[in-house]
Amino acid sequence: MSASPSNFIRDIIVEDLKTGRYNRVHTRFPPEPNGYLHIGHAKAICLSFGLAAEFGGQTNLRFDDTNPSKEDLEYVQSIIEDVSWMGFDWEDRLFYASDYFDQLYEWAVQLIKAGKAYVDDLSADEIRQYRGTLTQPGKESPYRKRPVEENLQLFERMRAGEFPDGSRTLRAKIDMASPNLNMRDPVIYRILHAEHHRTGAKWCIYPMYDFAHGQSDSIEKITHSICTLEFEDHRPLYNWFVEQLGIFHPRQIEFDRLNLTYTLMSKRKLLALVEKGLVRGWDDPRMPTLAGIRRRGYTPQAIRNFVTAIGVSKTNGMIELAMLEHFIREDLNKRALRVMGVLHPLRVVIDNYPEGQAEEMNAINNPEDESAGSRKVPFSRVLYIEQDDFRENPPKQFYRLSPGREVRLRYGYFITCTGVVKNDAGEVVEVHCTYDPATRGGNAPDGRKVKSTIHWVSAAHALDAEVRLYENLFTTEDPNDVPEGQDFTANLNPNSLQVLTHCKLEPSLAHATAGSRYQFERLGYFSVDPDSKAGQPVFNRTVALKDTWQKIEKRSAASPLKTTS
RNA sequence: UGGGCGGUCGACUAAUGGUAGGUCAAGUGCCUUUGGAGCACUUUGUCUAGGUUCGAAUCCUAGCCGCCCAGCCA
Repeated sequence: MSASPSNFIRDIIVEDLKTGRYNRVHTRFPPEPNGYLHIGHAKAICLSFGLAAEFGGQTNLRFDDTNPSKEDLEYVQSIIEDVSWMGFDWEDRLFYASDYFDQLYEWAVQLIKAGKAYVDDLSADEIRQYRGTLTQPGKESPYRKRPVEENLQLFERMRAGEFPDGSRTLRAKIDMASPNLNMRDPVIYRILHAEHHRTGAKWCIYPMYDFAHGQSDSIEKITHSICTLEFEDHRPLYNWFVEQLGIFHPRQIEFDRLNLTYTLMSKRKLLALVEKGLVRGWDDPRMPTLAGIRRRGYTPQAIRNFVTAIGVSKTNGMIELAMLEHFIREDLNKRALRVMGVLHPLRVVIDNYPEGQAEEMNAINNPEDESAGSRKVPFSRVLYIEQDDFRENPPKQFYRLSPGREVRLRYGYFITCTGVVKNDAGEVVEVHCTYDPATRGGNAPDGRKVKSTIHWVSAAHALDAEVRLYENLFTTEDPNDVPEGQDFTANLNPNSLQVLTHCKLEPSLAHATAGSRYQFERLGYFSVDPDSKAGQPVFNRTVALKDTWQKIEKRSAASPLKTTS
């Protein structure tokens, strides 16, 4: 693996180590358990864990669970599973912001005593009005000058549950005229009579993100707190709290979020897809969630390679999905066993092959990996080939089977098409061929060449399977780019899932286990879906193989210059 | 409009005052028992205008464009 290129975060860390600002590197990955992790989080995970590892440091996993109304145990479990699946280890350092609620409360009291925080009786609406706008300064709350003692009592009573939700807040006393809205006396505690998935009914006031995050970092002695760009405006506040409190001062560094074409990366919208039943769940193979792409057949290694390749900066860009697909192909090309499977079967009868005969052909499991060995594939008189591999009237550059033409059956024989059988609708339903017994295994002793090699499955031995083909979930590069008055679901691709039944697979796949990945030769990479039952395998297409022929076809369709052939 | 942050091939990203390079995509050729993989080659780029300098993607000035912020979400 080539050394990853330099990036600005690494530069900052190197500098901090050199100047002595820190003498170690300790990062954290701080998800809120309010949804499943997605490929964008994978970037953050790789960054935080990767950078720390590079400098011999450590990384904590910490759940930012300060809002009980949105969070759930299901999400914490999925996150734990996903981060470990990615191959990262937080050892015994699994934390929760809720572990720090007592400390956070004490720090709030400390701020009140220092005259740096006050209990406000303004309603949410009033607070908004008092905040001012982007261009106009805010106004100070009439409660801003409350005496320390009164604030202390009120805050204690808030904690004791004497007040209803939303009736009061604790605010930091900073500057209502700051051009940074985050500094206009931000709310730091709100009343929420909600059961927390970890602390139960112990609390009815909960700290806001800004009051919890930096201090949690501080408690854990995090040196470099890496987060996404939208928190840049929060950094002054992050710093303000640790400075006012006089506690360990981590450094927040912001980087650009991952955006992928044809992909939605908002937990809120992903949740909507799940809740509206527009996908089959968080782990639907069309979802950009780690659970989804794992089920789709992606490997952690491919994702890590991808993240390394895209780098990190502060520019808002959008990465082409093709880049991700390249890395899964690259990884699977090295490790996936090759098998033959026919998705759209077309019957082929080899007229001069003895009826009732079957032989075992030798097939290589992975040409990229000699240690993968070989297997036997049964051959007989009636086979299935791919419908796309036969054309009665072949266009230019179509090298596959057509009347009078000879092709190679992979690991089988050379066959020549002698005729077709059509149904009443005039569609070819069966192809007749002769084979050359001298070409067993796929080589002609006379040295004659054949333009193409196609895959096949013996009809008598074939394993029936369901295969799920996926296209992009959205039809537009940016799913958020919607016509006036519509939402992102308007861009949903109606063809994102195509279920094929009665696909024909070589019998070696009979005992394939859920999660295992294969290359179906000439088609793509497929993985066994957990929906599979004994004798009824279900495969997901992870990604298709690159397809030069499809490209040629598309091009000639686009330029109808030479319709004659 | 106030503030913050950005703008390098089609996409992503290096070059940290000294040869604008890499990956993906696209294209061409070679090779091939996968029209896969591999190999070779090719096209395309420093937002604009000034300035500093022997020399600027990099420093300065002024513009232009894009993203983020007015939750008691994170």
